Amino acid sequence: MLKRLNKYSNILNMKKKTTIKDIANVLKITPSAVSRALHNHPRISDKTKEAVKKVAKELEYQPNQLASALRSGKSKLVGVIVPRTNSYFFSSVVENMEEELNKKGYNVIFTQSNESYDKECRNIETLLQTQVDGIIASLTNETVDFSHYEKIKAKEIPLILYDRGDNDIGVDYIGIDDYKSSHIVVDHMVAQGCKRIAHIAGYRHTRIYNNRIRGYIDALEKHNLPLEKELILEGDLTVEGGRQKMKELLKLPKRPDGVYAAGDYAALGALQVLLENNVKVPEEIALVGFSNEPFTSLVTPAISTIYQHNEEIGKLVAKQFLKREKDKTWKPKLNKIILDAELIVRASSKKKN
Amino acid sequence: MLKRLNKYSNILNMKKKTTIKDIANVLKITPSAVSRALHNHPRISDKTKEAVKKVAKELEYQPNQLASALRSGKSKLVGVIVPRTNSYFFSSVVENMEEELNKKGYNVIFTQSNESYDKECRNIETLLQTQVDGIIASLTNETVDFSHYEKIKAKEIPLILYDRGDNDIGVDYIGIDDYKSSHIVVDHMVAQGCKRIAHIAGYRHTRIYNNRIRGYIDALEKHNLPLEKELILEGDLTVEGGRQKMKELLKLPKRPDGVYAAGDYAALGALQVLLENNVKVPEEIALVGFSNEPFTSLVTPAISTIYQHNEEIGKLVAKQFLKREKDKTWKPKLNKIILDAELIVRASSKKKN
DNA sequence: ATTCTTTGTTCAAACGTTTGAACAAAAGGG
DNA sequence: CCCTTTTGTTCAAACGTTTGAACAAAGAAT
Repeated sequence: MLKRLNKYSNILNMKKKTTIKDIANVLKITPSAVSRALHNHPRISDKTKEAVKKVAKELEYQPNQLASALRSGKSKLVGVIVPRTNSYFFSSVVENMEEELNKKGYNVIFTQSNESYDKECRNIETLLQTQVDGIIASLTNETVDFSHYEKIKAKEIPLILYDRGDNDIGVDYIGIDDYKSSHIVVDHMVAQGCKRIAHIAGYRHTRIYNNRIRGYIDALEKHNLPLEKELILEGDLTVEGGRQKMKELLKLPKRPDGVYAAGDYAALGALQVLLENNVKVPEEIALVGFSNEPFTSLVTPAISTIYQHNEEIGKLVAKQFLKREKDKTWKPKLNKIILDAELIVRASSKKKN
Repeated sequence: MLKRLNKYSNILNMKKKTTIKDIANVLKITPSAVSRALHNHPRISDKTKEAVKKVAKELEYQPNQLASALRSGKSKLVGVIVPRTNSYFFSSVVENMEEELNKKGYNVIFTQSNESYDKECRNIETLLQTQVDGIIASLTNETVDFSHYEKIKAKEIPLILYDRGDNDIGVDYIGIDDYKSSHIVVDHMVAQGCKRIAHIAGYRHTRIYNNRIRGYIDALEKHNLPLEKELILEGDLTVEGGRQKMKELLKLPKRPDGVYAAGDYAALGALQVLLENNVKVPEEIALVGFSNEPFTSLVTPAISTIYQHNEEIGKLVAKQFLKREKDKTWKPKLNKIILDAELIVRASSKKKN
């Protein structure tokens, strides 16, 4: 539309993109001077700096990150691997991560592993090919072999894990204390008067779910509650999974009076089954979930759940990356930052006021 | 741990990264031959190709995308702008987009505008700096000025809009027919016996919400239902927003017998208020939402809603990009692909069986 | 006035790949 | 057997930036 004609318009229209060279030509100086001027190199006079910046703006100069990255070896790109995005937890973590990294001039390349080990491997492959300056990842539930992460370490770029990590990878990790979270949940349920607490658990081979199971078991013991095998039901933590497990629990000769689900979706499935069977929640059976997915506060009765400080995790991960990126001498080693989770008590587990 | 010693181990350990040059040195050929061999250039003999690929694997060669991108002018990166990720609609769109693009060797750089016009501008800036091969975007609710999109068009890289677009930008657009969707909703509600249908609407200045309002109005007319000003309530479509608007509706001397909310969160808020006031849903007031957020099927009663073919939109957007990317001669022009939305009827609007 | 520093800039190489053109050798055609 | 075509490879430049080293000019110190 408005084709502003200025004294450089010929250059503007001819060349596709303005480069540092074009600026140099206009000012009759060398590209190196221009580069230095744009980076505020101390040895460049204020006069040239100003002139360069003015022309740069007029020519609508946009630095070519690719060229810069190639030469300097820094792409200013951070690769992020997310198991899945259609989970509130992950999307809010990523959101905050991105924000923090953007502030420092990094862009985020974002890939989904979709809980598939193969995809995770390919993700790493492509991220490395794209010459990212670092990788931030959360393992899929399937992942038990970590050799592909060695590649990242071999490249000597920062690797930060969050939420789902593993000690064996031996790098920075940020997440919550799942073991302790289970304690918090059980403590609360006991305080509400529960005597038989069931656990709809995730698969034990996933570290975080295993920790939740261990925490649950130890917490029961702490309260001198008997541990009953049939009250621990491992499975995938989908709504359907939760429904199945809840049905099994209702069939027991002696029903539990509290259910702790290791995931909100499973908790929701359980709640549906409870309501369908006219079981009063929380009076007859109290219910607690895990993750604070938005719907937990929206259903009736609202589901008590564990809040994992999504935002903080995202920010901390970003900060940890920036720290590692700065310190060239850092050699990766296991370094866990564990946040205490927070129980959000809602109607589904409030037997007493 | 296991440091496999092979005949190239010296090279492996010395150099940080294997380049095309290293392969060339090993085989006593030139880098260009290696490059061509890796790309299956017809002029390279099968013998050399094999040899090159073998050595490449042994040296754990990883192409440097940056260098390749710089030389060839193709970064194999697609920039995606999402208004927000913590919405099921967007995350499933993005998920499918990514999958489709990955198949064709493209990586996705992903940025969130967080519904902020400023952020959107900065997003575009950084994506262009990163030399993406194209941009896929959905406008924020704030966006009414489109000059920043001209920059993308000026670079002559494909620009595809989805869900929230604008005719004035004059490019490819993929989304659903909001106007028609409202018709579908109203038709359904009328069929269920509703005579006074209220509309909890989004702000009219957003194209899609305006279209939903227009569709609602015209559909009422079609069914010879009187249009009543107080039954259209514009607002932000949050849970809280929905609650407010529903409360207002309940205060009316003559209550509606159906509520069509232009967003699921608002519908949920409305539902909460209805239940709190012991209004029977759908018997006294039927309820329909928009977007098919997961929770709509999870609450009781389940909320009827409009399903926007999230997966298909994601895939179509990706395909459209790939098409434009292939055809160098294409000049951007307005080209809309409109999908029919689908009403998912659930308990909240089923007055009749 | 001579030497030493500081200041402002240029030179040239480098990052790792791609690619048009050139070239030699082998194969095909008459 | 000479000429043309095909095949397989090399040469060298290019993509746009950054950066150590070099250098000239000006200012400071002696």
